[in-house]
Amino acid sequence: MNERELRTFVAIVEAGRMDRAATTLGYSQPAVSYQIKCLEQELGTRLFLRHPDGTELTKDGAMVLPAARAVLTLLDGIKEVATRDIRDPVGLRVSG
Amino acid sequence: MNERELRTFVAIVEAGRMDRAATTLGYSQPAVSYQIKCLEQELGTRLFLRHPDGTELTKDGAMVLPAARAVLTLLDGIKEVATRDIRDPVGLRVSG
DNA sequence: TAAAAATACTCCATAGGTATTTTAT
DNA sequence: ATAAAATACCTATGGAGTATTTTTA
Repeated sequence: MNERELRTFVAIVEAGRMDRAATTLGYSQPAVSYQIKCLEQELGTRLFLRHPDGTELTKDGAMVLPAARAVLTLLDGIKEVATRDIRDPVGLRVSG
Repeated sequence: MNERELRTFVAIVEAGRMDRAATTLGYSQPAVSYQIKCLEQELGTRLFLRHPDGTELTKDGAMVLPAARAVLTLLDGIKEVATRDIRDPVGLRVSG
């Protein structure tokens, strides 16, 4: 499980289809299929049902979705650390 | 940024040294050094000050720490999805 | 000067793309 | 029959280890 897979998972939910999510994210369709396959294997469950006209969240997928979104929001927050104006790089001893 | 790097980051904070964190995590010392290098490069900031007797969190590092821990907790929660007793895999249409 | 961290290097597994096949209604 | 998803295959890069050098108080 990693950020890429979680972003792809959320994008598929929003697009309702893997191929459109792939386009949105700048991946090929098989790359997205592979990412979800990996994620589903790691979690040991199916996140989507596959239909001829797209994808449908499973119950487990619906359970994962809010946590996935929360993780991505937190990661975005972490990435903003460097953006902030830090002019005092003094250390803060925590352990050792 | 990925789960591995964040777990390593937290482990270093807790150990106060990279080499000991490496042992704890089952990595070599250079692997841990490399992970933190990658993380610091992605964030564009130093997370640790390097001392002859170990590491010290920077201000930015201290800002990242709680979010990193929160991410790891959420990821652990996501991984528990499959552990739960789900006997009704009926889909829940969300979009599309 | 000594312990911790960084670098150099090599190797393999992961993850991407393109082409193709399979699935599901 | 047709549109979406999965698989096969190849390739490149990321990330690991071992050996070594560099750093810093």
